[in-house]
Amino acid sequence: MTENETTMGSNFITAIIETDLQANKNDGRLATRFPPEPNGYLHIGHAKSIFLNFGVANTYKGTCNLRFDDTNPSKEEVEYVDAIMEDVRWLGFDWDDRLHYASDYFVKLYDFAVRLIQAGKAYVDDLNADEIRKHRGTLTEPGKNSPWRNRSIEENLDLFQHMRAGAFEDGTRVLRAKIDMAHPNLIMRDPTLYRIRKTSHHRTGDQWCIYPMYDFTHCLSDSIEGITHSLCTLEFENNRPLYDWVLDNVDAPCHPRQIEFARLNLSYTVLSKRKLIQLVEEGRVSGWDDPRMPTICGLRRRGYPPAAIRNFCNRIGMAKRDSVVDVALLEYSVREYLNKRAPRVMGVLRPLKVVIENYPEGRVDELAAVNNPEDPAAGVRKVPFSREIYIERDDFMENPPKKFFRLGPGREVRLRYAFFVTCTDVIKDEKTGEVHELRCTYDPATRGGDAPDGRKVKATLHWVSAAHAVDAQVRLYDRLFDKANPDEKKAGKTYKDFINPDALEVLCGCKLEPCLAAAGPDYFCQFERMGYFCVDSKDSKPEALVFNRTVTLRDAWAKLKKKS
RNA sequence: UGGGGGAUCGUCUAAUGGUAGGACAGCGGACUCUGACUCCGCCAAUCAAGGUUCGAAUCCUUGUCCCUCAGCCA
Repeated sequence: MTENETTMGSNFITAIIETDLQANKNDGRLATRFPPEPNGYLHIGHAKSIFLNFGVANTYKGTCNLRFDDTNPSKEEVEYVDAIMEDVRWLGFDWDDRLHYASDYFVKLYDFAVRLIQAGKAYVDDLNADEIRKHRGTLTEPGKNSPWRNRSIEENLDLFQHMRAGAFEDGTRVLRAKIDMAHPNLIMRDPTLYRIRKTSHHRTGDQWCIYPMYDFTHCLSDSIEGITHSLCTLEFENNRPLYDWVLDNVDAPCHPRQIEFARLNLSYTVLSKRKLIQLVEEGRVSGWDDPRMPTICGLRRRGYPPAAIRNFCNRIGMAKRDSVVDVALLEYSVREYLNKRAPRVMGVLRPLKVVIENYPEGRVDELAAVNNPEDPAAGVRKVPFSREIYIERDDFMENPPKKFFRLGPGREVRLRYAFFVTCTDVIKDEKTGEVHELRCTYDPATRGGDAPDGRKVKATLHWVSAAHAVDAQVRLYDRLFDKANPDEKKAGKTYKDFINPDALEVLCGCKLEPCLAAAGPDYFCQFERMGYFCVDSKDSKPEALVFNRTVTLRDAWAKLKKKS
């Protein structure tokens, strides 16, 4: 792990691991794996699993493999494989040479299946999917045996070989485990092990037309790789008896222990693959990497640092109960990290022109500004000041309410690192009444931002010199949904009805400090008093800068305004 | 309603028979050339009822509620 201040916090899984390690199980070895199916992009929920698996391996000097669970050729693509590897790496984890694919085990898996048949524990079923479902029974009624359940081992072997050879069409036959059609756990009612799929696979091409199912593949892949602790989410709890059954009934190299934990849910967010795909396909976002998306690539483009995501994963902990983590905790983690590292610059997002009437025309002051008050090593820069500047529209009110400390007619405020200025006149559009310029005077004695006479001012404003400003487009991002639980079933509404129309606001003609002219793809900073921003990795050009708002600063004033 | 799981401040999570703790959120204050940061304080929980025990979130009994499983998806 790089740049990580955190060690894995303790939880029920680390407790199990420590017990196993102390008991010298698996010769004191720890091996985990992160097993994504390459049929979509990784999201913050996967980050929790990645953090767990790699994190636990790191803290207990074990190993963590990356394994693609690619047993369904009709859903999986290389595009996803590449994206997943990029995302895991970006999150700060490394699998060294331990990159695996379940498809690499197809031959071994086939042999295991043959041995299962030879042991009389698997059979080829001629029932179709519909018939199998009807034989399965229900939650409360037992299932019925398939008429093909008692074929001879020889016939099963022959049929299975023919399945592999392509003698049968898709859906006409499957290989099933012979367990118990009356088992109270439906998963155990003769689960399907292999199905026929005459589809090319992204890695094995047309070598196979039968593909193993998850329950058969996963446990054996774990075993082949010598995994000691197989960590997965709660919905696989029902599958654990089958995981164990398969390993107990073939000559498996080892028997990993499966442990289930609760998947991550986040407020104001959806994390189901299906819904994320819909958002992309219906054009409700610009793509998988839209900065509003909870995907890893979306968060990356939004400017969320990987270390902040890791810290978040550590903070949310690990347990078995269903839970919904407040997205505010994620945002807190991002701010916490960025506060320490983001250089401070001034950027005026909604410019209001200010003319300093007693400041000489043509004159430019170079003022020293601190780059990062949290990091003295970041040093100081020069910022040009001149007669015409821009300030934030929200920093001026003609009729300020009680708690508004900023600029108003006749009021004096500080321009950060520059001078005290007093508003002397408000110039408005005659027709609309909209304020479009302010006239101020400045006090030359306050150069740098302090008054020699000790007088105080209630506000400090950020500003940019008009003549020196760099123009940019700024994209203000916010939560994608405006409802804490977008999945709440109510009055026929769906999560799509709760998409936040204000999750993206595009601002053009923003005025930035001249030092930002050279901001490249990986640049991030704090626009003082506005939030943390980063250069958009896709759309920003040197001559047309685009910034994304990563997250706002905490804003006590906004909170006050909201209350009244 | 069969099986498998789970219930601790608003949220997330600790405490494994011995003071229910932390974080986020919220509220209040201090500080401040960012209404930021930081610091301090406050608010606030063991699903319920019985039982065992000197002592129970923890052990037992009964009940309640929530999640999950009837893909040839993973």
